Amino acid sequence: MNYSVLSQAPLFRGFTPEEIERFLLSVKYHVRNYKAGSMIAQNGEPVNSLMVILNGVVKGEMVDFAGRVIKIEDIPAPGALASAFIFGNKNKFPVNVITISDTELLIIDKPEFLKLLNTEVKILVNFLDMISNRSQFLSEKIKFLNFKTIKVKLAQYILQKAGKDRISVTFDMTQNDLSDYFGVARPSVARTLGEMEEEGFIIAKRKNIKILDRKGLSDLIFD
Amino acid sequence: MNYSVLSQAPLFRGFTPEEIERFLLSVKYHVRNYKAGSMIAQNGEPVNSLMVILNGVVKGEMVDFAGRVIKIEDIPAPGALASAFIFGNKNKFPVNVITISDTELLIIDKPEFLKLLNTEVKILVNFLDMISNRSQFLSEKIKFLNFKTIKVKLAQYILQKAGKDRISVTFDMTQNDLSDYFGVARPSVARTLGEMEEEGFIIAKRKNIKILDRKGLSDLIFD
DNA sequence: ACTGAATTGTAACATTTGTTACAATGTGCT
DNA sequence: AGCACATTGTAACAAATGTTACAATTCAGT
Repeated sequence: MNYSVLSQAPLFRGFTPEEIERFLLSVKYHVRNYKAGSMIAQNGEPVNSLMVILNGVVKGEMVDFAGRVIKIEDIPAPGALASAFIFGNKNKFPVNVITISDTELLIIDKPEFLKLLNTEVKILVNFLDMISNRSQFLSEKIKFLNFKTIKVKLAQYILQKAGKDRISVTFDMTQNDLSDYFGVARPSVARTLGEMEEEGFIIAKRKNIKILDRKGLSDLIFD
Repeated sequence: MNYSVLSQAPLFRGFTPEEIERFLLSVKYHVRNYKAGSMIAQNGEPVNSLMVILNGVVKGEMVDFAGRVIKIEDIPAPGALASAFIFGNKNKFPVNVITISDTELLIIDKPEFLKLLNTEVKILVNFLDMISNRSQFLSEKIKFLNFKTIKVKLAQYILQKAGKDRISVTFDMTQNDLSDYFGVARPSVARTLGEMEEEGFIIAKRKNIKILDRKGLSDLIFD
């Protein structure tokens, strides 16, 4: 077990690898491995353990009744899975969880996790932070998904990726993934990028975006 | 102070009014009153207290850059405000909070609230449940908002309100509120209700909906 | 360099939703 | 009853997005 990875995990923030080792000696847990592309959990399955990613990257995606997919997020090590679904009323996965790369999970069943929370207040506070951050993320996501046209979503996405200074941006997703992420159709993304180029805001060459009119882009968002 | 109201609050679930009174003697708090329609907090304001609604109803609504509004939810007494924003990284209100009726709030500043969490584990677990439920609510909301056409949103909303048996449903919001809730334009709601009536799924007379074809409605959702 | 697969660009057309404006209906108050 | 106001119904048109199909380009592996 790699305790120094775990000391980077939000749940164990502030603890040394030695302390974490001691914690894990006092509770039962197991470790499980998944190949890239395999499904860890399906929408609706019960959540009855804390799962921390020791290694690898997973993605969460929602599927609607019509089978359309929207990618919610990527979670790399040492993040946790479905942490906000261990407590509360509905202990079920809200998304499909699929490994992007080969993945190793630390799994602690809920009763054992409760023991852990009781033994160490700081872990409890860390966990409070985690699930609070989760809500905050979702809250932000709602804003992003719900309010804006595709053009504004792209403008926001590009500007956010560019930060203060960068004049060019490289998408780390295909347009297909982007369209899932935004919950729109793929050709609509391509078309909108084309329009934004016509209108002089950017130059778009596949995944590479050069920003020509930064102010114009933020005006798109704020008008 | 009405301790029996507080014993209904999720945070104090499982405690008697007497126990709650004892807890509140040990921490500093204050109570504040708001008239109906006043703004308790604005999007972006810092969250540095726990706020429990003792009396009244408030609503949370998001405002995008274009000024469009989407109602997120109503919170009646004895719910809590922005509970998922006390911890975590971004301690700011994600929405505007506006009173619907005259409202009385119990306010406990964060340091005092921390003391309370430390004195009583069961309150802490209650709080864990609360913010977990919060994430679960938002997660559901994303699904609801993001995936569906207006017709499917309405079908889902009606069926959910109808439960298993009821053959007719009464909206408890105006179409205007509904359109905010769905994040769409008001005439689109009216038009869609009209279409659903033409198609024989329902009979819609203002706020009163009679379900004619329950199976048809759920087919709308699932196809 | 060649080939098959993935990604991207693009176009025509359909569908959904928004916008605006106004009429019809209901509601509460005096 | 009568009035002001909120709510609902509706229509014409505009804008955004989806759908489908296909061509062009890039990429990965041999």
